[in-house]
Amino acid sequence: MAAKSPQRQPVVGGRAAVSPTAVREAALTLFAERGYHGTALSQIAKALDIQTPSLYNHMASKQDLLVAILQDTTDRVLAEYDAAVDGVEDVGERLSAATYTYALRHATHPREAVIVNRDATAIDEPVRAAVYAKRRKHADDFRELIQKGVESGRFDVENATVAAFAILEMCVSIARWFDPDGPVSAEEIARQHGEFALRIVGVRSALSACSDGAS
Amino acid sequence: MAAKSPQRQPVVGGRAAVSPTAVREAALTLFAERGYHGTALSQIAKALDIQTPSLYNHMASKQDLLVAILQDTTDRVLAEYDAAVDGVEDVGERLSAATYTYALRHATHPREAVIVNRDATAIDEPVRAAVYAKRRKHADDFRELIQKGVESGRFDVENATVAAFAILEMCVSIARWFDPDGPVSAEEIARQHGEFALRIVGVRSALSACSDGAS
DNA sequence: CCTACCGATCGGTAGG
DNA sequence: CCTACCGATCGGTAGG
Repeated sequence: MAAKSPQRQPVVGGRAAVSPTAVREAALTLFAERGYHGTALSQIAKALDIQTPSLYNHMASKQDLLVAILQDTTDRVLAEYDAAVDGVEDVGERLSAATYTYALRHATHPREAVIVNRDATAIDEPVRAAVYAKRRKHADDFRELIQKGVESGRFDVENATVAAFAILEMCVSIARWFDPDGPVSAEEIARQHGEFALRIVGVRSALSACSDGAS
Repeated sequence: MAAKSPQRQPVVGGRAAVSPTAVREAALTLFAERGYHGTALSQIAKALDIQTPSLYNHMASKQDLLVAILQDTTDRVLAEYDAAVDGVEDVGERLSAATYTYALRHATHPREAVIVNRDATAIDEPVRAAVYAKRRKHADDFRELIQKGVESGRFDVENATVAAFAILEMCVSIARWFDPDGPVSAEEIARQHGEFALRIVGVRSALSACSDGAS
């Protein structure tokens, strides 16, 4: 009965303590569920079984909580992209790896993804502009990757920008429908999306190869 | 200076009048921009150049405004799907037509789409359950369509549910990035997404046909 | 970590 | 369509 919520860390002496991490964890869940403006600090406090003013021992403000989530998430997305394509030369493999990584992140971190995509408009300038710039950078990297594949004749799409958005956004949406307790694993979902990406850009995979391959 | 906003309809005598349609139009824009919880009725009133209480001459409540938008939109999506596939027998053509229609809606009605996808959690029961049921119906229709294509050997995907989500959600996202004043028309975007859908399910199109492909 | 409390703003009503 | 006004709740502070 002492530890009513998993966010509370039991401490010697039977008392429980709330940490900045626990506050952020509760905020992630509630912001993702009801949105930033739809979540009251009193609800976060209730989830942690403390009073609202006590939250200020672990955070600067509600806005700061959101900013930290958005900045961390966008930073990680860019870092994971770089790590995924690092050293990979084949443009098809680069697209496949970048898509796999992006899809996997959305399957394993759905709350962060939902918040970034819904509540980025709720943060104040100049942070908002910085977050948008990072998201644009990621989309541009994808677009340029596809454009390279088109120019080298490996990919076949009418418009690299449209194809990039289609691929990116089908990955983003995983955060909204994927069930980690369902029959398909996060890795399997990510793999299939890597395959979808190749199909969208017109790369013949082993699965659906023609007899004479691509021209 | 008498007509400060496009939502105001000029009336004989130099006076302006606000209508239920104008209120809804302003709500569509603001809800899409800042979210339902992030929009105050005072902001909607300001956009219409009236005082907040005057809004109640044209609507029942803020919640009612959202409910009307969500119900109308989900109803239209289902009706458009039925109309798109009606009489079309070939399973590839059915998928292409259903995707084209869904994509076109999101390119031409981005505000409605953004609100449905972000603020459906903000409506009270039992309406919320009804809206979710309609969205599920549409997704199920898509999934069954793809499943039929797989069973008949026309489509080649590992998991019809995953493919259905990927196709649907890349269309939904159009509402978030498409610029109607950009170089590509809504119809062209929709056409390309119809093509992407066929590629995702492994159908060889005219564009990327093998030697034995169609014209 | 708490109680007590703040000004601001929210959606909505009364009454014309 | 307006002014005047309501109770509720918001994020946040004071002070221990």
